[in-house]
Amino acid sequence: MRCAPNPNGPWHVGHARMPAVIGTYRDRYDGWFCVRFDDTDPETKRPDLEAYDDILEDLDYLGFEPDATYKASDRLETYYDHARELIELGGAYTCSCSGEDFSELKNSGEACPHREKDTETVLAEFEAMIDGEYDSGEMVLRVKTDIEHKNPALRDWVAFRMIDTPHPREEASEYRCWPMLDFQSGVDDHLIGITHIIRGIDLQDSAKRQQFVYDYFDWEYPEVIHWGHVQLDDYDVKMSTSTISELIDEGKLDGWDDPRAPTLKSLRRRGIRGEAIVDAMTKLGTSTTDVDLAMSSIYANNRDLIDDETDRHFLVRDGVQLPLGGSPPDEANPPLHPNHEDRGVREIPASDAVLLEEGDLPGREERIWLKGLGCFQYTRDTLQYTGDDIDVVREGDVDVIHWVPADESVPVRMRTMDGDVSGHAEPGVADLEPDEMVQFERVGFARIDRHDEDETVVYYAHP
RNA sequence: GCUCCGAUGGUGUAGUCCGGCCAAUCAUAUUGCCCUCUCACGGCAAUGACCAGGGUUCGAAUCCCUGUCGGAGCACCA
Repeated sequence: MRCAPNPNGPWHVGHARMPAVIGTYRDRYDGWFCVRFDDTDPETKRPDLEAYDDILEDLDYLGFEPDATYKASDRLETYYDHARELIELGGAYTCSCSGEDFSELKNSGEACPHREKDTETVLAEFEAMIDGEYDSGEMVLRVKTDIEHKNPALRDWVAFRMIDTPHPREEASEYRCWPMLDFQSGVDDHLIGITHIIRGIDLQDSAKRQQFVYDYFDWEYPEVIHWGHVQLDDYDVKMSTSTISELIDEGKLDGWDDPRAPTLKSLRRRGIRGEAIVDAMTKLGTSTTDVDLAMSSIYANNRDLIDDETDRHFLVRDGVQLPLGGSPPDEANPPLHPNHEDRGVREIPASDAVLLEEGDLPGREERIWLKGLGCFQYTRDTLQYTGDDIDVVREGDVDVIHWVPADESVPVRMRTMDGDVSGHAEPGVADLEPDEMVQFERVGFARIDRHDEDETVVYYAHP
């Protein structure tokens, strides 16, 4: 099987579907898959030189290593050879009609005058195309299919055209005569030995088009499945490489790993495992209808993977400070993980005042339970320690909330899909290594990104 | 306009090929209860779907027709 990306940028989440499915199938059935960069348009779909490695990196994040990697722009001579052979077989002709003229003829099912040229002329003109003797738009090589085919999309399609703009890859920069996707991909799939192809419904007609070439060469066409588009819920940003790229250029996103961007680099930075994405994608199946992927299903998968090993901590967002009174304990020791007491406890000093989230502020005379510390009653603008037993919580009389000490907490900037949130975390968070996952109790899972001088930056993953 | 394809709960999916075991599977989401120093995990339960109409048949999610809705192609893009 193959994954044939256009290297025009790092992958968005939707791109993960192909490797997820073919990679899973390969592993399950002892198969084989390659990545082939279909980079045969140096102009309209101009490849981004960094994207080749970006994509392989994204693939690695998802947990797959391709069995082989190709670049179509390395293989021009191969395509030329097959084109020559196709001409010899009478299956292609050079054509100098303008696009509009040909389109009109085609729509009325009429052949253009170039269709009946003799093989020698076609061969000579094709060589001239390869040598770059025509400018863009002057000459193309068409595959001779069936000019009266009932589906106009299949009638004598273009196999090669001239492009003046040099390819960005130095190795390919001298070529001016470039194959179209249907020719390049069709030839490559056979040569590489692809047995099964999955592609989007936008390429529904590709197999039918390529079948004409396969017939000339007497090749057998691989099994092919078409699937619909994937849409993601939860994002404001459209899942499109060009849209994301523009937003980055305009400064509206920080980069491909901005938490607001629906990219794999972003999910990775948020601490979501590639496996969680792969599982969600695989469960989508391969139906031809468009499907909506709920981010919550990726989150559910990820929670399954990380919940057990992720320690708990407190983070108070936009804290409001309240003084403590009544001689409470001077330190709280909640467990690192409620299901694993053996991992030990946290040490959170309780000083003269605490920070609470605004939504958790108690009403007058109301009691609250500061998790790990004890019961307090809000009296005269102070949280008075009441010394109540934990039973008041078990009986459901008192709400349990999280908190941090006012003077010994770690300033945190939490980056989320909806923008940055500032807050304060318990002291132990300063000692966590970058890349570690935490669960901020009653807030959600997050990945420690880095400790800057004045704040710790974390990326929010999911609830 | 021409040519293809598709339609099962909020979302995804199984079942459709070879009609009965489907008063429709599983997951996720939502809600409620249990557990718990109220997150998460775990346990239990509830809500919720065969696009519409005809036809064939003893029997239709499944086969046929029509309609509706949706998607795609008709590029010198991939």
